[in-house]
Amino acid sequence: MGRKAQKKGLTPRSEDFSAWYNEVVQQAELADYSPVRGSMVIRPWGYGIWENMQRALDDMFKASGHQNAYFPLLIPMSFIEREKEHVEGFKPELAVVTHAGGKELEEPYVVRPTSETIIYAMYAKWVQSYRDLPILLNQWANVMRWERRTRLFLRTAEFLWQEGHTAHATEAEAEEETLKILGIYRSFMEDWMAMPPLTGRKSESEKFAGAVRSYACEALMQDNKALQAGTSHMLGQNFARQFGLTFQSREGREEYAWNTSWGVSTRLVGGLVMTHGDDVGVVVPPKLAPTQVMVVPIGRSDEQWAVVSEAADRVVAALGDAGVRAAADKRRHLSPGAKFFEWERKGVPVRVEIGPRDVGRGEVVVVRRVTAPGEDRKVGVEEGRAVAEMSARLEALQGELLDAARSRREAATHRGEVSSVEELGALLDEGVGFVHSGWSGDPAVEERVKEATKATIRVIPGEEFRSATTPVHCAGGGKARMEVVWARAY
RNA sequence: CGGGGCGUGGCGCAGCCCGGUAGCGCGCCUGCUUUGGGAGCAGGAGGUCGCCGGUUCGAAUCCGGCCGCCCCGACCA
Repeated sequence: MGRKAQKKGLTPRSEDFSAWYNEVVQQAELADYSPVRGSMVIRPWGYGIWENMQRALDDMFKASGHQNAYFPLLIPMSFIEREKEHVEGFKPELAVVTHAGGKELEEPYVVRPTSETIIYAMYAKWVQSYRDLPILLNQWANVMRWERRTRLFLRTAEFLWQEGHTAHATEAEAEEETLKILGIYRSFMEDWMAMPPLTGRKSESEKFAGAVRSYACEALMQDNKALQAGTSHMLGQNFARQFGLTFQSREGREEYAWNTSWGVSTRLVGGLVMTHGDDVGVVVPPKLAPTQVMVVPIGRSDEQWAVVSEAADRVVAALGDAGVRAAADKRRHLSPGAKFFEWERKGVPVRVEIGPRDVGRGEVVVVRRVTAPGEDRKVGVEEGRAVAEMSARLEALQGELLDAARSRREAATHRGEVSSVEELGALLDEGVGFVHSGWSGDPAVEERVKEATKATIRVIPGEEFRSATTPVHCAGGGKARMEVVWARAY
């Protein structure tokens, strides 16, 4: 590579992961900084990925009995203040509307940081009988949290998400819903994002403000920091009590409903980037790629161009018929090489090159965004066969990305006894991402470990993620009563 | 909120120390030649030097104040 190519390259991940992330997000045109502090503009390529995420999740929510609805952006201040832990958790980052219509408002409105309060206030209005339950609603919305420090996709002042809010007649049913959603999130992250998370319960200090219990999906990024990628909360009757969400049971008693809330956000796009990206750019898993196959025609003269251009159209159409999202890059002012770099940076899973030589042979050149060691980067394939095999090729790539991510996670996971804070810190400094250890359940220990190592308890792992033998030693002291997973987190 | 850095054509930067013509690369426009890994040549467009004030004959440059952004930390479901 010449000097030019170097200059246009990204900072390598190994040199400065944070700089790499910022550069890749902007250069792949996923998002850009906006004139509003801490708020980003999501550009078409990034928004296309989000739209595909939305579609997949929305289908899963619908398939499990949920419906979409929409609640207001503005919430009366008094609503937020009603649940004590909730207000303590969110007050510092609220944006407040005090004036409207040229006058000061009698009661300020907050721009929703999350919608539990207004939604359960409405549920209270709609529910009288146990026959009105459960209510299983979701909304796709924007929310605002005035974070002190923001990062594109990972923590922005305004972000897009979905928030599910349900109300149930029994505690068991609400708990079941909470776990069902956690499972849906996990499936989505594995099957669509190729990002395999750990799942489990949050410790008391990490749980959602106002929840009884929080569950989370925690994914490991390439810099071995954990990213909380989705949360599902069992709210108990906390909000129901504050908003008068009661119902009459079959037995004729008045009871408080049991609530759950759960969400994933545009943060997932950041997680996707940090899970699969390389020093060339983003790598988008085929199932989420707005364009799965980019066809690049290559031709010199107008005569050649006419031929390759027609072939490109033919291939794009055939791929479309085969259910593959394909497009042709027919810009003539850019050289083929420039297009290769651009689409690789954006992470299009497969590129098809069609030049005069290929057309002459009835072939196309197929290039995968990532190749296994030893595998040919570019392969000439007969045109019809390339089209026919494309879906399988994309599926294989999807599977390989998941396998690779899972291997990275396992390679960066420490299981076994950790008997001191120093040992825990040393492991993390050596590049371990997830450290399993015992924990007494004492918040003071958790705090001490955080102080010393910057690591927090990401999850109290679900059964599947627990070690074969429960650790006896406790990283921060005391007697181990459960297994936990520590990591430094975003 | 603490520490650090940066504000100069669309983007990335130099110029500032030592005051006097705003400059470079990329990008953009036009034309021709090109196109299998970031095209070449020629011509061209584009800048209230973050804002306010001060010093000076004269300020991108010196002085004071302010604002904004980025990074690290603290904080944060």
